[in-house]
Amino acid sequence: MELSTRYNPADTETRWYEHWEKSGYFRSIPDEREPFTIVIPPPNVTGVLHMGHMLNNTIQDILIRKARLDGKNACWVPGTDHASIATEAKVVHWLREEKKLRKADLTREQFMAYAYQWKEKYGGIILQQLRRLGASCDWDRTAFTMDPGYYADVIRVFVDLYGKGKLYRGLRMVNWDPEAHTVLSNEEVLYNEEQAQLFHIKYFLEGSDSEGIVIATQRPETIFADVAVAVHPKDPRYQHLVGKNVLVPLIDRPIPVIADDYVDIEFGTGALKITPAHDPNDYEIGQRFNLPVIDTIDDDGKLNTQCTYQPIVGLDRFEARKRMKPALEESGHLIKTEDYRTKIGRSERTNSVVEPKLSLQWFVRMGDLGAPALQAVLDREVQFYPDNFQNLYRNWMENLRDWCVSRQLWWGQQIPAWYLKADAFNKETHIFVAESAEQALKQARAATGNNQLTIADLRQDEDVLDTWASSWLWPISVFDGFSQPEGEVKYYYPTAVLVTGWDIIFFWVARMIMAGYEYMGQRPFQAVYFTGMVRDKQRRKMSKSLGNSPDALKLIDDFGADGVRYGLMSSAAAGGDILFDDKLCENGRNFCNKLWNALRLVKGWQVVDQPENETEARKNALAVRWMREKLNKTLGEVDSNFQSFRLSEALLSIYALIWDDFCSWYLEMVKPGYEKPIDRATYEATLDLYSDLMVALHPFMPFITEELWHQLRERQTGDDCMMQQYPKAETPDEAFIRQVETAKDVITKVRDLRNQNQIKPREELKMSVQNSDSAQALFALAGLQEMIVKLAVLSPLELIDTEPANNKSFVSGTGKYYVEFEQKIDIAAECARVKQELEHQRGFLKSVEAKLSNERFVSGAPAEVVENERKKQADALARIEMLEESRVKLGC
RNA sequence: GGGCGCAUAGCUCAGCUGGUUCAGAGCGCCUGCCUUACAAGCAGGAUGUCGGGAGUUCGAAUCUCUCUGUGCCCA
Repeated sequence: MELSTRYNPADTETRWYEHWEKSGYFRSIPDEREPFTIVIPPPNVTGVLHMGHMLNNTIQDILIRKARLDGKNACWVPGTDHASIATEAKVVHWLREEKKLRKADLTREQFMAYAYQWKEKYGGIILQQLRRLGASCDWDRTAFTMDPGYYADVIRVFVDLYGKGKLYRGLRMVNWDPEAHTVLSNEEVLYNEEQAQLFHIKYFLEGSDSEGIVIATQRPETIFADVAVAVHPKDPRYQHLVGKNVLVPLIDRPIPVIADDYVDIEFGTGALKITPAHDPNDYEIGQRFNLPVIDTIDDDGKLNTQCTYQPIVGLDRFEARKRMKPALEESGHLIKTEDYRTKIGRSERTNSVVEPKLSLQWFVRMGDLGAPALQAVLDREVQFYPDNFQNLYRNWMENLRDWCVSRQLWWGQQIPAWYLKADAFNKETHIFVAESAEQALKQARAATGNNQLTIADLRQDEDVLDTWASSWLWPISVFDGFSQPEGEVKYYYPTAVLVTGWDIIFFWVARMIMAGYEYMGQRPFQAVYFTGMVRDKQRRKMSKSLGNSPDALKLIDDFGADGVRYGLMSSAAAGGDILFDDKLCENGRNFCNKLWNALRLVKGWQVVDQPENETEARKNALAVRWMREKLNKTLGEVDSNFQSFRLSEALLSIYALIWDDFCSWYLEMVKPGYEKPIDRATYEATLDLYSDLMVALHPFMPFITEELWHQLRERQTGDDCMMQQYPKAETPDEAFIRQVETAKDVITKVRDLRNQNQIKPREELKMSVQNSDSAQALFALAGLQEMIVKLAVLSPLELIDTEPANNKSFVSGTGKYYVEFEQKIDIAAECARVKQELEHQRGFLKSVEAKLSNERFVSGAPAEVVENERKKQADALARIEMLEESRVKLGC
């Protein structure tokens, strides 16, 4: 057989993916089997595959493939998120570059038509890329958060929440981009350290021309919007002023001094001017103290007439700031200015400094929605992995703030609220929330008593909904749970597990749980597996701007999808960040290569019906039995690791089983001598074991396992690795495994002896075993001594009572072994070695005896623990005796 | 300021219900091997005050407290 010494993943991966897909293996239809459902965290429709997606989707694929092998009806629903902000930005850019069009020149309808065009053409690349990774999604179910049905669900929910009083319109501080004239989401505001000036300004006490309070601000142009000065209630410097009034400089408007523990005593002067219209924190304090709001900055970032200091009205906020310095100096209010560095938020798109601004927005009232969602996690109805994310979740859920769901964009679900055109913008007196304009009109007629109203008299809210206000319905809507509550959703919901990054625990996870209880009356998923963030070796988050993120597809090209999957999983405990290094994928690739070469070995064997002799037969039977038991043991571990989502542990245990037990030990045990054949029974057993290993590994490394599954044997059509039954874990025979372990230890010690004495691995040595109970046991287990002879390259073992001449001895377990040498033994070196070993054994014995002589240990500890210590003691004594014997014999 | 977490080999990290000769894995390092599957490999080896201190316990890397260092989230 001509097989390359290297495994070539490119060859096989596309071929098998196509085969699986064509065979319909990814498809799920409700049936009598137990469902195992995962809904993908929908990536942005504009997204391209990055490391985070690879990690996340590898985990989902592992879980889905395992469930499928376990005989469950595995359903993995893929899809994308319309990602209003990101997508709208891309579309705007595309229109400008490709179509020479500006958003401002288009109507909403035109823009949306272009946006859908863009989405059809460029969107969803990431779903194609997921196939390269091996993702076994049910592609027929591919969903999108702006699909007509999904859109309708979002609207329906909005109307429903409004009807239930769980959604309202209110005034709120937002991030305003004065250049682009739009509200920005927090994600679109970039904060960077910048140089700024802190102005120390004195506010005189009303009726005093000396006493007052000095505040520090970096925005002196906003003092005319001040409504209070706040100090910390425990600050001794200002306690006597609380409750009195101070005067705003230059305009002498009196404002109260209030006490609030939000104030940082250490910062600036410890006194804070309160400007609710222009600072979010001030706004909150203002709300608490019922203070008025004076908005002095208009949408362009210019000072308006609410500002009663005439010289700066009409000026840009930065120009105004420049004018303030001399004015305050002249009037004697400016104490000093100091330079300091602070974080300034700028618009991601225009780079202009973001202005906090009050505006009318839509909010979801979180109180009622949050309570069951919090309880569900506390009660472990929804189990988090790792479960300490519960704390983070609880902390947030106990401090819920209402959720602002409106966005000043076009790409998204338009808010189904209508106003009377007759009402001024942002000052609407009537609000009609309905699933259609017609229904809104009905409400309008009823509310106004004016039956002459037509749709033309109504104006729909211009804003769209926050993307999360659609994706929170994902686990329900992808199964048409709103429109067909008795349909598939009954089978697939609640889903088995959600796999997502912990960074969106609030944005998404918490809200899906809320929606689940609100609309389905139950949890959306049984478990949440939080992945860590993928970082580079310096612990930096991978990002495009840093350029430290490897090209995902290039990685797959270089190491194979299986290699990359291995690399990601081998160091990815749930919740823990992974410090990504190509080296990890290299390990994965090497593992593939190892698997491949094991195949080359096995397939190269010549097979005959009968074993060469009895010795061979005994040895091989023992090897097969041992490998079966090791497989059983590992499968048990894999089972419990899957139960608790310890996927990397599961993978590593299979890895060790294959590399160490199967390749390094088992195959070496049964491997026939040069140009010798193997007996059929052992050969078949080896192929069976190998096949089982492939199925066991399949969820993690689907491609190579499928390939090897087929290379191992001729398979019938449809007899594919991915559709097998996962091997069942039987109870392993631990005693037997231990016996083989003792033999392995003997082999290792002989090899070490060779190494230290520079004896060629091929050179046959003569070894004898001192007669003892443990030696008898070793000889009693059929095939065990034959195995030692083969792997340690020895002539047949002999049981002896007297020590042979010129040997080196070693102790393994409670047995003593003599390797005979032709060359002269270095007595001094031997002595040193024996003495060192003796010392070690005596130390060990001492610690064991310390325990045993402790009365409270003997009476307090469980019997088996004490018994075990006794055995340790006896073993140590036996070993010490043997070593002493050697020492005496050596004469040292 | 409030909350959460982490500290174990040179590096990155496992260590689950306190008890196995429990102090581990991978990488790196050292020695020897191109041994007829694999040098992307094989055989073997070294490396530790489990951050410091105290406590609980017959027994602590594991539980409690405390100190130190460090990271993250919210404000």
